Amino acid sequence: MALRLYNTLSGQVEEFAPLEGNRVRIYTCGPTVYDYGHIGNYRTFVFQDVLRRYLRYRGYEVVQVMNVTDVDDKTIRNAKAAGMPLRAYTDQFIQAFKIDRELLNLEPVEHFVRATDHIDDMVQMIQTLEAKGFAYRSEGSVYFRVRAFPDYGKLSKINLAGNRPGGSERVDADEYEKADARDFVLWKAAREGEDFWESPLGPGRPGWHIECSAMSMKYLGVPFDVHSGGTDLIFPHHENEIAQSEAATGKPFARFWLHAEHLIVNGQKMSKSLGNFYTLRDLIGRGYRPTAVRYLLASVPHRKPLNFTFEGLLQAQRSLERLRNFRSRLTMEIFPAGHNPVFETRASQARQALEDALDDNLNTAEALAALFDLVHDGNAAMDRGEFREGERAEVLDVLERWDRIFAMLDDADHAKLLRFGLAAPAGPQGAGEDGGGVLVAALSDEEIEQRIAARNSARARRDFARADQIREELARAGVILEDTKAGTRWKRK
RNA sequence: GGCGCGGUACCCAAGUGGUAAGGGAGAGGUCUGCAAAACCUUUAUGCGGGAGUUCGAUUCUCCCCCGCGCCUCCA
Repeated sequence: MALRLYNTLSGQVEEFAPLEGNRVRIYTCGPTVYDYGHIGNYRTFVFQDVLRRYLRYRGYEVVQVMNVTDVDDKTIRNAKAAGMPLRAYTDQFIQAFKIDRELLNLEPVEHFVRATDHIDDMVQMIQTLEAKGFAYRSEGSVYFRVRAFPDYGKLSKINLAGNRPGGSERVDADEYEKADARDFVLWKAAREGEDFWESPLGPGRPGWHIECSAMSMKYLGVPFDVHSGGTDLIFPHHENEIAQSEAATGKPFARFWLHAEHLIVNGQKMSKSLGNFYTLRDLIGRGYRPTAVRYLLASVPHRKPLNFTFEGLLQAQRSLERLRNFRSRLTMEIFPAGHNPVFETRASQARQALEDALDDNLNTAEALAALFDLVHDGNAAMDRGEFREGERAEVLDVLERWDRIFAMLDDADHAKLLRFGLAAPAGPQGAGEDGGGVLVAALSDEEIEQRIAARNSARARRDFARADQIREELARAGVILEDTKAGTRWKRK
């Protein structure tokens, strides 16, 4: 089966293949760094990560560009309020974003680029648009003339008749300067007290959309394969990108447009303006683990709204725990040699189901189900004593293949949080506010192993009081023990 | 008003023109020194409502109800 993806541009699921050989060129709209990202933002980034990981899994080479918008009204406003230069102000949130990406196991992208490092590229593109008659100047700013681009609206399917100007009650402050209400700004005239760049266009700063056009073309060329972001970017952002890019080059801009539905909280989209948002740090502070957040965000297919609740996050954490327990059991337990003919084909079936699910427009929910089915059958076979050594490697291989895409089986949460100074101190009762995984000041692995050895010698003496005492102490330190036939295994809560 | 997403069990959430995946939670049981983990059994004659097409619809068509998003700050 081939990978099929829903393309907003065509409104249909289409078979995907890159334009040039084995190389997939992707542009993804990144964050505006005026504050910490919230998990609604990260839903989209996790989706993009699953996409690139699956493409790589399928053997493609991926070249992904992610932009950082480090100049706009909000970054300027907040930097000013903080009394910091714009660059220094946005630096801190870029840094925070990079940490969040690492906590969420988002693979590094090939080109992580800042808008303010590409002012010249944008200016050149605007000049091209001017030369071709797609742009005009007004009161020191430069605008794109939408009327000059007949294809305008092909992505968002907006039409003038049904479109209600101001239907969202959003008002464009610059509207009076434009020849047509639909026109959008390419270059904003410098304003008193705001950051600006000198340019042949006059002093000013880039409009919102131009950075993505300029940077995608610079690093990927046109047309490139995939462009993606949240659904709220379809209009006007992506529509405008298409207009200015195709007007400037005369070529198609991007082939596949992929959009992630929103994360919903209490029935509403999570957003900073509504104030109903949680940052990754908020959730960590409440005792949830970054990989549980990744699980939750990845578990719902990207075209469905994802309803965020703390209960859901807790469920995600427990579900992930089940997968980790299974891998741990599969790795540690001793099985009789040979093969079980009944189980022999089970791993390859699971692998096929996993790939079929992801081929189907990245149906992560089904991919998860495929893995859980295998986990269940594997556990059941082990319990019945029917699992054989000959199947171990194959089943592990399926888990590892799954994890190349989902990237959450390894538990590096504690190590990372310690490294980034985000670990919460151990609570007195050793439990998180919501009963989730509490993040504790870690005992080292060696210390834990020593305690376990002490407990096991107590158990050998049948001194269960002592054994339970040690287990209890470890539990308070966030370490859970499990006694198995193959010995005692432990994990961090 | 235009365009789009959704309404499936206590919660999260797949899915198909042929009689409802998976996970979490709950209940009972097995195993265990006790736990934990795991396993077994169990929890939707039902998929927002109505009509239609069909041998058969949760799945197709039409109408309606409800929630959400975008319609120039938004992932």
